[in-house]
Amino acid sequence: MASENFNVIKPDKGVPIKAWTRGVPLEPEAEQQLRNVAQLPFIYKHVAVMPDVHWGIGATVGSVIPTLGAIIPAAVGVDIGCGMMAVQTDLNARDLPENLKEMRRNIEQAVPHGRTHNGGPRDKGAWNNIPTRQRNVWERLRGVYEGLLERHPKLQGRSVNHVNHLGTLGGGNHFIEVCLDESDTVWFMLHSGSRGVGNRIGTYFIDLAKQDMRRWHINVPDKDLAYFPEGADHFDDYVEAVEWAQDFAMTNRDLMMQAVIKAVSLTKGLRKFKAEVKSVNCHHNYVARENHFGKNILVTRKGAVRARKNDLGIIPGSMGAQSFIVRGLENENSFHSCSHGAGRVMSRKAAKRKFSLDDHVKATENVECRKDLEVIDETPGAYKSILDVMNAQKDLVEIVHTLRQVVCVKG
DNA sequence: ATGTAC
Repeated sequence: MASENFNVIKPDKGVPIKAWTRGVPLEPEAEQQLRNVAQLPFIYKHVAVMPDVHWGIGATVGSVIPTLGAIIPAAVGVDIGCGMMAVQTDLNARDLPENLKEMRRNIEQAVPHGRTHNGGPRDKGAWNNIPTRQRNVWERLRGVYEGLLERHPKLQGRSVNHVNHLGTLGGGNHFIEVCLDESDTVWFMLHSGSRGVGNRIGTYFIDLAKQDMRRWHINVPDKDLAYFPEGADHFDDYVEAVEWAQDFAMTNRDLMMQAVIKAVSLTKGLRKFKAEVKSVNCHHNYVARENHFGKNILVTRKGAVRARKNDLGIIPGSMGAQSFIVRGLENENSFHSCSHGAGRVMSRKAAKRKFSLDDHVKATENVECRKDLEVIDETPGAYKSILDVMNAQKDLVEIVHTLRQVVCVKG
């Protein structure tokens, strides 16, 4: 057998931690969090750590947490179902106009992006303006959500935003890109999640789990590792809600991708093209029922992508760096997983302190993207080297396509 | 990441 490509940390208490972090940094704060997770009594076999690992709330981003008979809502987090979608077109770089400003503007106009678009308290009643496709999607989704509301009336909150948020990008590190692969073939790629409604589901159930820990006098190493044991009051409802939010997120990405394809096709002088020659849509913040080492368990991937044999995944680099379309190698020790990106090396605050606008302009010189002070926290230098990260997970995935951005729309 | 309160 080939030598293993991961380091093993054996905590005093709990299961081992298998870390694909050779040649990449693992912060002490992140390692402590991994030790906290490892000592929970329901972790199955071991915790797997991806090379983009960094500190997160409760559980580290870039970790895979297999559980048997319990679920940790804060491990999934609040951006439930966050993930990536990419489609390969039959366009080539030479089909694109010299100046990509119009294409970028078309995309920006077609997909609401940023914090306060669609669904804020100000645009209640936007129902009438919702395109048929979105409305049809909501008709499919609403049943389960309304069932949840009957049991959890407080889930709704005061604002109605779920349906209005379908087809919207959101903010933070959510983005849309036009990319070229190694043969100069054009791809569209986007990163988004379940928006306001998934956030609400996440925070609501995280809070319930914390209350349950107090109610039953269960001690957890970190309050954000509060969990629902299987069979307890809220376990089934959380599983139903989280799966629903994941469905919302995946559908949201699909709706936006359709809008991007249409928007790009409006670009002046661009020839007719076929999109979705290849299509990938994968979560990297989610929980799924899976079978590992012969047992049916729950696998929580917090900043990790499923990488079974023949699964295609997307590993984006930072702005201005390469991104990868990958194929899984079904490595059982990783619970069939790989990293979800490059991973931050510093907080958003630290990045804004460290980098100037000039640094950012230099780092993104070949990309048609925002170059203002607001996006400094997303500048390439705030992230690990994507090449080091890819190198550390050669036994988890193989690279199918290497992409570089030519247009980037930030949320 | 997000909605809301400040």
